[in-house]
Amino acid sequence: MSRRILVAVAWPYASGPRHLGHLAGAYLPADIFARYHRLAGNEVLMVSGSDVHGTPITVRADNEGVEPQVIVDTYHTEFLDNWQKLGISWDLYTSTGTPNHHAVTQEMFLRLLDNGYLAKQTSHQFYDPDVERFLPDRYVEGTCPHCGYEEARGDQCENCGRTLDATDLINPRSRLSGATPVLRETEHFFLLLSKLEEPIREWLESRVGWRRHVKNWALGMVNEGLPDRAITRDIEWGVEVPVDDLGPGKRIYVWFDAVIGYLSAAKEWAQMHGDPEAWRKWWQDPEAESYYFVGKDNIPFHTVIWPGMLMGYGGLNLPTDVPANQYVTFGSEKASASRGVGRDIGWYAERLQPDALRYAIAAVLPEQNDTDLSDEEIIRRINDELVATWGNLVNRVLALTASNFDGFVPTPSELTGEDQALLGNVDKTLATVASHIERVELRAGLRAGMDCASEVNVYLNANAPWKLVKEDPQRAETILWTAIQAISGIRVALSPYLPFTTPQVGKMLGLPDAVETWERPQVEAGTALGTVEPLFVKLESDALD
RNA sequence: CGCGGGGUGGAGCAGUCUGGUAGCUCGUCGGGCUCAUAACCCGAAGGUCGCGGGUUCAAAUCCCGCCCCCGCUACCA
Repeated sequence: MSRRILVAVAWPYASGPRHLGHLAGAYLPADIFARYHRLAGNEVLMVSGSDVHGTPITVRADNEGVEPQVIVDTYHTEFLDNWQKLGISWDLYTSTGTPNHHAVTQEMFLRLLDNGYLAKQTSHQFYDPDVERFLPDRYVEGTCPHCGYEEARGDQCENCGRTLDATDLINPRSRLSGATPVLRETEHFFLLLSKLEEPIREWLESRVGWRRHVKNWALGMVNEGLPDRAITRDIEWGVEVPVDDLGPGKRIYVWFDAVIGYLSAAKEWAQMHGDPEAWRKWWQDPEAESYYFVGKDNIPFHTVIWPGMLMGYGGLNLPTDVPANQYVTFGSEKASASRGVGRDIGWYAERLQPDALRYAIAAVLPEQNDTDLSDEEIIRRINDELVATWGNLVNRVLALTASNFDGFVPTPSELTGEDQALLGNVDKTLATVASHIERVELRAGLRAGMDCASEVNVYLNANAPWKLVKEDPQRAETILWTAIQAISGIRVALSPYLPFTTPQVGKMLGLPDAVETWERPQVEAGTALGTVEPLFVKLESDALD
């Protein structure tokens, strides 16, 4: 029975390039998961897009003397290039800058307002008179009232670690201009999370199968009490507030509109496919499932705030699971584009085969803990695991067949128990990989596939078909036939991880390029093999210097 | 300070929920094979599972205390 699965992927922020941590945190795992489910016969809708609003983009635009749209276009284009190079198989990759997204966001705003989950509140906030802009707390610096540290930020003092209000700072100054900020009264709409606290808690407590750190983190946040959150800001760049009450100079705040992207993208996809109502199949059918792939920094938004918005709106599915990943660290430092730790995705994509990069990242996905990664580690994974085990297996079997049987798949005699056991294990591996991916244990799924490739290597060493070619050619034919069937099955098991070499292996086996279903295709005796060549390039140790 | 996660042979990880001879990949050492991208296969060495206490016939696993690392502190997104 076909399931409907929404694969919702964190919206990359178009303020700069994304790095390997982002790839490992969200995009690659989502793609592996989506590719598997398509092969398993499920109806997958995988959407995301560039998040193009927010203060950092306008600040960067000011610094570079360009319009925000220029910054947004630059990185949106770069992201599209990243996805294409790495084979991230979106059904739709859009942006929050579309008329559709603005309309959907405003519609959700109005509905939440009608339903009593939005309200206006007045607050005082620092304003920079030089650049004529309200300042988020972290854009205000000054002297810490607790320890006297002079570079304290308005949200926290890095020296003594205390949480601050910007108004606590002594001698406050704007990080944008250095000017002394002034307090101004400002009125904003707030999302009344306090009213949603109980339903959110109940819903979270009933979740099963969620990762420990995700569920505990979300529940901890709710148990501390949910403050109402401002969803509008004093900024000119963003989705317009669909009511006049606030006056000019206000926009919907980026975090509120960005999560709505999952819904707006589904609607945009439906329109593009000539069936504007099709999005409902993933959002309103209670049987439909939704998986949100995000980094751990996004857990609050996807496990608490977005579900709260959906509850307040009514009639839309809540997340089935939020398998948030932890961080990839580089030499124990969190990857951070702004601090120059960890190079961006494009840099690696230019230097590595896409499947090699996908393998190296998939093998270390930070599913439970932060995981440390280095360029040496990436090269090691590729050379000593991917090339040596899987690439070499394909090459040794097919080269041996090509040179001894004119490049045709040999004809088997009766299979021995050992032959049957090997193929049985391959089929079992397909089931094992499937169950791992279903539970979003993607690293374990890849491991299972690779272990199976090792078993075939053991089988070959034990049976030594290269010897039997002379002594017992019939038996040699059976062994090679069996090994070829095994490769055919492992190819399917690895295909969600290695989509670029999957068609190559298919060609070499005389099979169709694409894998169609989650089962081992039989390679018929007598089939002409394609040209046999190594799947992966073995890397020099300085390949990433 | 508060909250969440983590600390397992040289490296990276699994095992902890549901106590019962410590597992995987890589590296190192020795051997085998020679079809294959010096690749594959077999074997070995290497860990008092952060520290201290407790419960138990039995603790990496449960309880208490402590130390260290990472993240968050929801007005960065």
